[in-house]
Amino acid sequence: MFDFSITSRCQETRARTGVIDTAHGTVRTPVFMPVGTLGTVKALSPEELVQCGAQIILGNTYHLYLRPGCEVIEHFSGLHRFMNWDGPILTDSGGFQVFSLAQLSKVSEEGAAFQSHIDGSSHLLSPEKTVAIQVCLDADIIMCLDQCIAYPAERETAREALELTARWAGRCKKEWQSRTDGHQALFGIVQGGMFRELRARSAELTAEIGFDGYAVGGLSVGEPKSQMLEIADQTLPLLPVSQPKYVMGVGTPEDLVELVALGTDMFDCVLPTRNARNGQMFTAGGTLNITNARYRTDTEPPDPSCTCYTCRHYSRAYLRHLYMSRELLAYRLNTIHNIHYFVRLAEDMRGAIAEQRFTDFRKAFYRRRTSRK
RNA sequence: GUGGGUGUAGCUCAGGUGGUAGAGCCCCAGGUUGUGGCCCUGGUUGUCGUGGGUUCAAGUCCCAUCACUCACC
Repeated sequence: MFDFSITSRCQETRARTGVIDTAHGTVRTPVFMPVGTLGTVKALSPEELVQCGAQIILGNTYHLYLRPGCEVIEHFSGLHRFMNWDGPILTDSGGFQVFSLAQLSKVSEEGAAFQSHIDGSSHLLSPEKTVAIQVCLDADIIMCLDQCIAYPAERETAREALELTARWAGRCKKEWQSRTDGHQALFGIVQGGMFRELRARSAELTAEIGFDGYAVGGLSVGEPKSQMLEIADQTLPLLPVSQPKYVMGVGTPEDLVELVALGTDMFDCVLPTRNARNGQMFTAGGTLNITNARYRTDTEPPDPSCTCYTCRHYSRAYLRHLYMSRELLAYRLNTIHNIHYFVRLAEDMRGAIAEQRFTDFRKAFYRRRTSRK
């Protein structure tokens, strides 16, 4: 089962709230989805994820296919039981790895030929295969295989990539229809680089095929922020209004607020988890680098206005000490805070939209960030 | 006591034939957008063990001395 219903709309922006029902539970949107590439949101247990308020997490087809492999996860009837997470899971198709591991891959009509970054073995990730793997993982939301291109890119390169992505999308849907019993959703992905007419063409082709939800890919690949928002602003309204919209791989807290205003329902990003492991913490007042010497004796929590486990129990000085000592607990406590912050930001936006005060929320969001520090 | 070796940044060490000092790590500050904890970009730090001598010029050559260290008595 998969269902999406819009529950409220902002009168001044395109922001909206909604509810996604999946076989593994309900997701309220806008939602931030923590990234759990290898079947774990790095440093956190599923219990801690729940405490952070996470509703749905990501897994990665490419990584899980290479290790441990479907034959292992099959023994658990999917990723949920394997990793002890019984909430919804969305799996990335591996399309982004075609892009990010480009030196190890070759794209053709058939699919993306890879050399494993682990042992160098050769693999072909076709649209059919990525769907088959995601069915095996029992993902609640399956993503189509797409071709993400680098920035900057020639118009012709972007055009070829979006057309290939559209052909792959058709094959993904066909494969999905032949395998699904209806409880797994399939999302299409819009590409087109930074070219407005190509984005429009991609949106049109993708919507024609018809999906349970639509993603905007190929953003935050090095382009200026203004351009990223411009493309999202232009692309999002071209997609069916009644389906969830997902901007992939984005972004900073500011990005989330702006993209919600443009009508985005779903986000994922490695920023909160990766940066937690690099000592950067997100707070209402802006980012804070816990390694800074100024926090050496600071008895305050990272974010005094935060209600997460870390902020309720630990000081900046202690977290700095843990991080400087490379203690494992540092990664866990920092990640708990950052995930909580992103999840909570989405939650606050949901409340603001539902109560018709999103514009005020947005203003206050920026005021808080400039008032501190 | 005799003979050898080593003393250069907080640490580990580079610095042919003399031209007033560098690297890695650490530390400090940035970056990080469909993830390997990595990585990238900047930055601070020196009475070159000490005292003499030779020289226009000494981390570098000479003498003395101190510390550490190894071997032998």
